[in-house]
Order: sequence, then structure tokens, then C-alpha cells
Amino acid sequence: MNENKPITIGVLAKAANVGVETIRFYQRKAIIEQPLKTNGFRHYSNEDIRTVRLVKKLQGVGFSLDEIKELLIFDHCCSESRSVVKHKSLTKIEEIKTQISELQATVKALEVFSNTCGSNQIAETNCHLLDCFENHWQCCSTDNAPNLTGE
Amino acid sequence: MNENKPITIGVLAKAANVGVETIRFYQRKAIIEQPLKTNGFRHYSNEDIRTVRLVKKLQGVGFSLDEIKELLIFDHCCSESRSVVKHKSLTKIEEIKTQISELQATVKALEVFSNTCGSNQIAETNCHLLDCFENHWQCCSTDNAPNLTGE
DNA sequence: CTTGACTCTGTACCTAGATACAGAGTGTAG
DNA sequence: CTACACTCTGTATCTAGGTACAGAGTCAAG
Repeated sequence: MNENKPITIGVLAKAANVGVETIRFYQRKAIIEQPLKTNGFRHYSNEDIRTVRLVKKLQGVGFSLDEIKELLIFDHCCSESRSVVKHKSLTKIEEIKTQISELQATVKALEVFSNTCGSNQIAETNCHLLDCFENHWQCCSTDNAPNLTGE
Repeated sequence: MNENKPITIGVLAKAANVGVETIRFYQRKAIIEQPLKTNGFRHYSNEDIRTVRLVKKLQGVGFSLDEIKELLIFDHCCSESRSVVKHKSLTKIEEIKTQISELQATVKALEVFSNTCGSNQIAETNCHLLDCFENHWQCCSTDNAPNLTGE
């Protein structure tokens, strides 16, 4: 039933909620495969729709197109090199877990900030984002930068 | 003790682990304030070091420079408009929480993928990233895109 | 068989976030 | 007082990820 109404670039773009130029861009970047052509017109598969949607979703959670491309390549060669794929997935999982903890620290810092700064009773000096973030990250303080300014 | 050895742009850049050009770029973008000058040379404060470090940290968890700029502006005007600041912080907290759940779904999908694809016993057909993500997101499937291809 | 919607290739342009460099001035150690 | 490291302003260039044409071909309805 998909044979009589082929999925042209416009149909794909609409289905995946992106512009046609974006599809062509992804082809140039080899994120989606160059599809078959009829009379010079490309036609796509339902899997292409799923792929483009996945690309947009993965971008939304912080993957770059290069990373996404790598993930998608896994998907096509996994019978050849399962252990490599497994290893790369596990590495990526660890990266994402780290990012989740950093985001949780951000939330904590913003909560403290909004509780102090958003409260009218608190003195202005207790109300600095910099302080809140430093308490939750121990990364921005100048204390751990020895002897750069005065010795 | 910081008076005799002023924090020049190079010192600041090194302390915050960025290039001097990045510092100048942040000044042009008004992410850090234009500091005082002596004989045409800018000198910075310890707070500037903290600020640049915070900027890099916030970028690392997905904030754009414009968002960071807005946060930093909060930090300087909060006594004037505490309720606005509070409201914006709470909005940001909700955004980050959403992002955390999406990242958690990504981790789940990758775990399933690495457990199937990484296992030598599993048939190749059970081993698609697209399937794993669709099961954890219900977003990429073509099923919920009605009548775009065949009717 | 024309008209309008769509597609093709190719190239140019755009924003964000830097990064590089030219040409001139400054400041400090030897 | 010279040499070298550093800074200044201003402009150009780069990468990522698109977005926007131009000029030509295709296809389907009326």
C-alpha cells in the first residue's frame, strides 16, 4: 500500500516535522542513506521517517550529529562487531549518567537560589547564583586556583 | 595582596581555563562586565574568575550563552525584582527536570540495546536501536503519523 | 497541454560560539 | 634601552547545524 503513494522528500519532511532542506542536509552528512530514485526523484521508506524522528529526539537530549551518525552506524553493523558496539554503548551510558548528575546539581543550585533570592526577607548578600553554584559544584571558587594572582 | 599583581586578561584566561580570545568574546557579548583599565590594560577581579568558570560549567550542562547571560543578570538585579527571578528559576528547574527524564529514557534505551546487540546469542532482528528508542519514547514510530503515505 | 506544486543539484547565507591574526601600544627583566 | 611577553582594537575565519535561493526538470489535475 505504500507502493502507489511513494514517500517523497516533502512527505518525509512533514512526517518527521523538519524542512526538506534538513533532509537533504542529513543526506549530505550521510546521516540517512541516499535512497533509491525514480526519474530523478528520491523515495524513502517508513524506516527513514523513524530514523529522522530519532535523530531529532537524540539531538534534543544533547547528541551531536556526528554522535548520532555513529549510533546509527552501530545499528547497521552490529552482527559484525557486537562487542565493540556494546562497549561504545556502555561508554555513552556513563557519559549520560554523569550529565544527569550535573543537571541534578544545577537543579539543586537553582532551588537554593530561588528560595533565597525569591524570598523577600533574605538579605541581598545571601542571594548570589555564584555562591549557590559553588556550593553545589566546588568548581568555580577561586580558592582552588593557587598562586595565580598574588603570592 | 591582589593589588600588586593585577589579574590581566591572560591571568583570567588561564585561571578559568579558556583562551584570552574567549574572554574578549564574552565581553563583547556582555556576559562579563567591561572591567576597569589602567593604561589601556583591563584588570579583573576574583569574581570574574568565578563567573567565567560558572559560564563554562553552565554551558557544559546545556545552557546557551544567552541563557547564562540572563541568569547572571538575575544575579545583579534580584533585589529589584525577586518574584520575577524566582519565577524564571522555577521555569528553568522544570525544563532541566524534563531534560533529566529524557536522558534517563536514553540510558534505558541504550542499556536494552547493549544487552541485546552486545549479546552473541540474540538474533540480529532483535537488535535495533530504533526499536529500543521507540519502546522508551513512543515518538519515532510511524504508527502515530496517520495517512501520510497510503490511505 | 498548460499551470502549479513539487523535486533536483549546486551554491550561498545564517546563527552560535568561538578562534586567529594584523598592526600598534605597554611593561618589565637584564 | 633593548628584547620579548603581553595587551589593545578591529576584522576575518572556522565549525556545527541548518536555511534559502536559483534555475531546471517532473508530475498530476483540469
